[in-house]
Amino acid sequence: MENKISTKEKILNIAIDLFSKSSFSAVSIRDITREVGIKESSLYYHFKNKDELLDSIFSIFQQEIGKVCPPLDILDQILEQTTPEQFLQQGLQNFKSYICDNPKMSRISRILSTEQFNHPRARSIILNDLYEDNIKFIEVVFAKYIDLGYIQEYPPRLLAVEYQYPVFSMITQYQILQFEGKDTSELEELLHDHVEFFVHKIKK
Amino acid sequence: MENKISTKEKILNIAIDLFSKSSFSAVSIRDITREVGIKESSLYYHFKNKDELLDSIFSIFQQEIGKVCPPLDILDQILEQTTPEQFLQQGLQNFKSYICDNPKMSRISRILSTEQFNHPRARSIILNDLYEDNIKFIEVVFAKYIDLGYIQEYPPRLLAVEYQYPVFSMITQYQILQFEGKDTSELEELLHDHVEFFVHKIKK
DNA sequence: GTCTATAGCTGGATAGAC
DNA sequence: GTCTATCCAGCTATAGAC
Repeated sequence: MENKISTKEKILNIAIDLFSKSSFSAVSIRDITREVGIKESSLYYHFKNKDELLDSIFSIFQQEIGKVCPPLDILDQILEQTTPEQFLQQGLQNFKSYICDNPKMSRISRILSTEQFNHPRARSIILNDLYEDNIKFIEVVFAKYIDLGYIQEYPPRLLAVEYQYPVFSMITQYQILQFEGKDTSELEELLHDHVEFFVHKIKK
Repeated sequence: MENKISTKEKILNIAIDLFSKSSFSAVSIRDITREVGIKESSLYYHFKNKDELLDSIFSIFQQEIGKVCPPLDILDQILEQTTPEQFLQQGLQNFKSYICDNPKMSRISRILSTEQFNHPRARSIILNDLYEDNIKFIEVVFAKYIDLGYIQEYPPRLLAVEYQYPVFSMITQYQILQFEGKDTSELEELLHDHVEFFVHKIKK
């Protein structure tokens, strides 16, 4: 029951907020410490330098993103009791709310976008933790649904890619609209229609 | 036949290169002018300030991106003589080589990615010039193919989205792999397979 | 764990000579 | 159209007192 937010956490939260609103190099240590309410020098007690601060932010994302997909051992049970359409619609809602509607995660994914050509680790997280891990998970799902005879016998990897890649683009677009405070209902409909269209095309 | 590269063009080219390798705010006027071989003050003869430099880069992209799609008046002729698979495979190659394999355009699209939350104009270009205009074009293509009776009668907009959104994600991924100097052949296969899978699913 | 003080550098931008 | 010279605000980071 430790409700106290430590200075270190405060620094991280404000850094995430500021980096996500502009960019890593555009935000100064001064900007961060001013908002936290400490002197610049105090930040260096908690973090070695500016890069270590960013690195900690990336670690938070990697740790959290691992929690999006349900563990594989309970997956079989879920899949047997759920139609592909139900499962995919539900999973998409989970993914979206985790990445886009959770303030911390949506901010860090903006940081990942803006730093992808500056920081190799950002690229690695996008390619591996966001793209590859996700595709692999969906691949397992489709393989299982093929086994169960619910969907047509395409290579699971192909199905996973065809299903998940549009989702990535829509999420990208969603993040921009959200950042601008614009209406996202059209895009949410699109996400829903995508699942419907896709399932309709591959079900037996 | 004016082959001479003016200083202004040199500045633009080097700025594009440097901004794309890190980010707008991480590159200084000094960095740019050093590489151009002029003094910092000389840059201000050609550009009012750093932001105007970025703005000019965005203008180049907008001007060039308009040339990717063939004009609508000759489109009908092309579509009647080409199968959907041929047309989409060819169009995808065009799009990819224009955006990813042309050094200038691929660099500017990296800049657009990294500046999307810093510069409203970058967001506008991504949403309108890159996403919306493209989708609209493909929509016209599918509408025509439906008229011609080559493909199934789905709403053209839905088909356009389902076809084009995976392409956007693959292009994003392609750019990261390319930036890292990694092998892209697997992804190119994926692009090809996507067209094949998609056409197979919607043809009559 | 936070402060004051400061080092030492780099940033964008301008004035005015040539 | 490019230069020299300069301004000064801003930056990261450290030393050492409390």
